[in-house]
Amino acid sequence: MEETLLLRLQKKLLEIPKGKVTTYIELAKALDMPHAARAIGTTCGRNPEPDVYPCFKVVRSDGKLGGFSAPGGLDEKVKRLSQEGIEVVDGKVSRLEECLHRFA
DNA sequence: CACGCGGCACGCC
DNA sequence: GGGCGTGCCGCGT
Repeated sequence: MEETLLLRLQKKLLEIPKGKVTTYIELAKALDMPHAARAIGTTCGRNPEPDVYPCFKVVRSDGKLGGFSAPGGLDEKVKRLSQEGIEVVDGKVSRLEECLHRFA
């Protein structure tokens, strides 16, 4: 099955429970590409439907949000994360360790 | 402790 | 088929 990275990424995004986030590294590892975190970011940016696939729930390994190509920009990303109950301060997720979802 | 640069894997032109 | 860009990461200054 030649599923695109985007498709597999979307599946993983849907596995993230509400109120949780994940990092590009975790996704990369979950997709057997532990060194391709950058590609994950690029793919998220190319995500055609960020409302269906919560690419905004993906943050950097250091807790920072990184960026957000969807309409509204980074501010919109912060809003959505806040809606999930995730506290975002100064462009980064506080309590990341508690909100971070890991793909077994 | 904070900032800056290079490298890396993957997608698209 | 080759090259560039990227929502990044890690290490060096």
